[in-house]
Amino acid sequence: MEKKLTDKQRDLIESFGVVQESMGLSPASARVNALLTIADTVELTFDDIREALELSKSATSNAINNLLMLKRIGYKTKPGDRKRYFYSKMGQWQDAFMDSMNGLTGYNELLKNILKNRTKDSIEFNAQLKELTDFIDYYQKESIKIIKNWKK
Amino acid sequence: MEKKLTDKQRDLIESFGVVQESMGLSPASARVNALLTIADTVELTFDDIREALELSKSATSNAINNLLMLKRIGYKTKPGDRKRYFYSKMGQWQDAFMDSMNGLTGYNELLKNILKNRTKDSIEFNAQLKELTDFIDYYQKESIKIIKNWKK
DNA sequence: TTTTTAGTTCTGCAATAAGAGAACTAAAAA
DNA sequence: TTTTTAGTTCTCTTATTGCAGAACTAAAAA
Repeated sequence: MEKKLTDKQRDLIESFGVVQESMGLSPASARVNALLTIADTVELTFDDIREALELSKSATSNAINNLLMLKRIGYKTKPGDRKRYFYSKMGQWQDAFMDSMNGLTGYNELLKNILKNRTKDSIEFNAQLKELTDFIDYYQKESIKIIKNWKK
Repeated sequence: MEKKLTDKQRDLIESFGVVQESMGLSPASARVNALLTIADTVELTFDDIREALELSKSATSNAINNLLMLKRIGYKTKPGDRKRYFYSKMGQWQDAFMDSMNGLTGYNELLKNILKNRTKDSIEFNAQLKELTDFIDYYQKESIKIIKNWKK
């Protein structure tokens, strides 16, 4: 049993939850992740989470496993204690940014392929499409540079 | 009535459609946008789109209006012709990048707010959270810089 | 005035997502 | 050995999405 959340914390969990829903998480996953970002105790058990968010066991289990798969959270165990202690994987956002940049490659390949297969008649349209693929290449390279330059 | 699509074009529309679905568009919207990127004719009417993609009128109407709202497409009319001619708004991608960067501000404000309200006891966690908000500030500023530097 | 055009809106259905609650399971404790 | 713990999995319900098809509408054409 965990320390109860303050009203302010509940508010923040709700706000952060909504934002993360808009970024693709299910309501329950979004709130679990928010809870692990906002609660005073950094490591919470299954039941801490269930009670704090008033979720069913299935919703809690699915949300946790979803976040584990996404590597948004991790867990550790303590000697002589069967429970898992879940925590937000905050330190891993740089990799996430990097991944999203590298993810652009496939998208841009597709755009280049579209351009290659386009009729040569639509000169202006093709020029715009070319500029877009150039821009994405540029943006990707520069972004990776600035990420690498961070605190170095 | 428009020129029929080649098999290659159908393939590309499907691939691009799937990618855009994963970026939040509905199946129909994703395909309409893909069609307007891939078809030889750059400007297509409602019925061109409906026939090319074999959609119902309602699906076509909703997809088009959805894309118009998102400013992913635009339309023009021709003198003495009541139809609207829809086209992909390719040239406006930089603005979209810019918008998504500016959109980070709200997210980061929320994170800063969370940090401000956290217990001071979780020293390492708070330090990580602080580093994240610093990074987002940095990344946002640098990204805007590189976007502005594009072809200038 | 009637008909056609270029859509929009409404109705209904099928598929999917999200979560509650209960049944289940495997390991540890009693 | 039985019970408890720490979850997982299954079943059911409800809500939402996405679309087809039909009914509708407003402007233009005939």
